[in-house]
Amino acid sequence: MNTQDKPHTTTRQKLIEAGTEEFYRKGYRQASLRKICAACGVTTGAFYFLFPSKDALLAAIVDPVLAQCAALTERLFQQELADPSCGPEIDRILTEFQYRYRREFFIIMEQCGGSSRENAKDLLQDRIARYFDQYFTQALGSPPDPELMRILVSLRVQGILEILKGEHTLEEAIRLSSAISHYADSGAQALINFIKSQAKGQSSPRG
Amino acid sequence: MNTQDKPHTTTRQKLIEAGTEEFYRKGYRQASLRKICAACGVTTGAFYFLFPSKDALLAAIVDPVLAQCAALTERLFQQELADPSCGPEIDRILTEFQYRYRREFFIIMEQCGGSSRENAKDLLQDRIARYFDQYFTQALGSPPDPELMRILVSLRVQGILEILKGEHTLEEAIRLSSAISHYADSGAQALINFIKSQAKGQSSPRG
Amino acid sequence: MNTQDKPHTTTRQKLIEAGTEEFYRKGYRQASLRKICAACGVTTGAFYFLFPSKDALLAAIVDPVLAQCAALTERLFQQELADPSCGPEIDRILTEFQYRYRREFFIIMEQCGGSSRENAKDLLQDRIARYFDQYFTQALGSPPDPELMRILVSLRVQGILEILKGEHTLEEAIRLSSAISHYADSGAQALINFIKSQAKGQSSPRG
Amino acid sequence: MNTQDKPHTTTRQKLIEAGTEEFYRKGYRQASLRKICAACGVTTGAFYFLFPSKDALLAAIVDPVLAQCAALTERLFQQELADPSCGPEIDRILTEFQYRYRREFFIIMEQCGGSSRENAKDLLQDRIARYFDQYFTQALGSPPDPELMRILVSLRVQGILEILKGEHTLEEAIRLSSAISHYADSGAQALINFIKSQAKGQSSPRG
DNA sequence: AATGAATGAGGGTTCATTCAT
DNA sequence: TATGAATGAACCCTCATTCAT
Repeated sequence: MNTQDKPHTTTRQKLIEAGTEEFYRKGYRQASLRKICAACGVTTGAFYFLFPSKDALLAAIVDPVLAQCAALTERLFQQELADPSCGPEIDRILTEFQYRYRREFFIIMEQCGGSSRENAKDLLQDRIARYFDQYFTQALGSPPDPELMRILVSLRVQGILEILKGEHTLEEAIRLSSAISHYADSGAQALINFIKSQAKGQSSPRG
Repeated sequence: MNTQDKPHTTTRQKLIEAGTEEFYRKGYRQASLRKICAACGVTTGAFYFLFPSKDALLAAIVDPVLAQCAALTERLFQQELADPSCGPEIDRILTEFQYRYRREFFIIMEQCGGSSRENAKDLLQDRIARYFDQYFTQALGSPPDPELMRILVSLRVQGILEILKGEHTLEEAIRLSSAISHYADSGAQALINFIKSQAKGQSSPRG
Repeated sequence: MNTQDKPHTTTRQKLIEAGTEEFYRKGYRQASLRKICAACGVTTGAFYFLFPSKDALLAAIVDPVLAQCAALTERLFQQELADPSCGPEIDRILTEFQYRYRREFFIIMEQCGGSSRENAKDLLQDRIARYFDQYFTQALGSPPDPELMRILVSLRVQGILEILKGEHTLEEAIRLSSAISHYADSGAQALINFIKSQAKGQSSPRG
Repeated sequence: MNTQDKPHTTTRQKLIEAGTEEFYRKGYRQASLRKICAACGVTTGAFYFLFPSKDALLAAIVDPVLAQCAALTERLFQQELADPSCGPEIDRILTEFQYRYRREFFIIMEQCGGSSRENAKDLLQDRIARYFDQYFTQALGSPPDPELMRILVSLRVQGILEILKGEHTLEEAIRLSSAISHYADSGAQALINFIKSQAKGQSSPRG
């Protein structure tokens, strides 16, 4: 979709929209500022009046979503710790949020390389990891292997991303999301039991 | 690590080593032939005597691993279908293989964009997907949602990749791999039960 | 002649002028964009702001002349078919036109190899060939050997080119052009008679 | 035709053959030594043992033909001056000669640019021009315009070249050659009369 | 708030040539 | 005789960025 002919839209908004599309499609480094500007019917000079750099455009696209995402996860995690039964409800809220910001999410997760936000994925995952840590510590009675947690978080996030990649309707996305949640939750639970059994076997070989 | 000062190494080998490192670090497109050559103390002209193109260097790095990988997975999958109990053994073999070709594997999976091998990841995952499909069809009694299979395969592969990304010793890698296998196998099994129960609920709402 | 120091000249015009000179001297392939730019006191980046490619510069140089040339020949041929006596007048007009665009003409005819305009010479000659064909068909009563026509056209055009190659004044050019026209017209007439006599001898050996 | 597999052929001969083909097809500058060598199944190093440079290969291809050509034209011109009636016979001999060395001739005439032999065409034409000069001086009673001679010679040679370009059988080539000779001879004769009439009109305005 | 022009560094690639072996 | 390896300069082109207007 060419943004050039949208009236009542500021150039800044047009650049953000065109940039989102270009970054989503090609990634930060491969995206061409020239082409983003051309898609808006604007020169690169105009761009540099509105944004100090290519990186700043990416930030303008990605930061609001990151902020919302941070607030949302923080709230939902505390909610889930307080009442574990509301998991499915939380899943649905998250899926809807991610679905709404599909492209921005995808950019954050896979298309930031080379930009100042290339570590945003890690920050986000670290935040989730702290929650996973809490959960596993509680279940195991002792802190889990941080590396294992990192991988588990990464897989959880990757699952969401894969759903986003297939360009589904919201209902399909929710259905897949529920299946993947089931997979991940059960996997995590089984892993907890597995670790417990290993630990027991190791500490009391006779048991 | 600068390869310039390794004696008794042909320039071709040095270029492959330096290229592996550069592709591993920066990805195919971002990698600079000039820097690869400089790391070997060689001009770009020398490169073009030994390889017809940048793409050919990537192929020379990646193809042997792809070939071995194809042979290995084919063999191991058939083995596992024949005797499901040998799963752990198979996991270990695969982990060792991937560990040995860490960088090449990572390049194939995440750093090929722009090259003629950028679809190698998909080909590999498709091969695994066929195996998953067989397994789920057998367990469910009917073919599973292909999109769900795609995502499950992707997660399985991503799990391996995440282990590789953390720069562990082989023992640590094997230990993590076994944990992730447990997670994935249990998750898949739970998912099968979940789908079955849903299907039952749908077909006989009174049951 | 260095174009660097011409004031009140846009860079685009300077590049076209420098390009014309370089293409004229060295041909399309051998011409160096770097040198064209340097002659204008400009970097290659500036060139690519003004033209999308080397080929586009050639097109910008050559296309206007081709268009004018097509219009002119079309008009003059029809005029000559209507009134054969105006041949000398037409010759003068064409000679003046070619003289004015000496370098562009030469580029089209001999220095386009490798560019998208390398077939412009053939197109131009084909157009002239159609006219020759009409003329010979009328004179002979049957269509002439197309290969012979091709060669005759090529010689006619080459005659013009050779005049252009010698760097004459306009008067000298017109004088030479008139001599060559005489040569070509008489040669063509004699050839027609020759072909007729051969055909007669062949069809009625006793005649 | 790949020369790689001809046995009992020295590498030098193979290089000359492959070079002839490559120069014929692409011209001196555009021809790639690498490809010439590859076509012979030989490395560039081998080439530089046998020839000091790319230019020397061209010379080795072209010089023998140039020498023969010089001898032949010298002989035939003197013969024709002595007995003008043998023109057709001479035409046939020349056509056969050119036909035999088609590619070499074409290289000399149009594909030498950038080499040390790029002026061979001019030298050859100058030699013919001396003959034309003699002929016109005799016919006109005074030396003709040298520039006009240059152009006439160029056209005469171009006629031959155009025949060569169309890839005809020898018989077709001879037939076309005879037609073009007729064209050129009649044209030249008419031009002589034209010049005479002009000169008369100019020198004695009352006549 | 935006244009149009220009920079300068870097990209992959090709080439004739050289030279130790 | 020939090879295989390497040089170094040139090629066209793309880019994010700058800046006078």
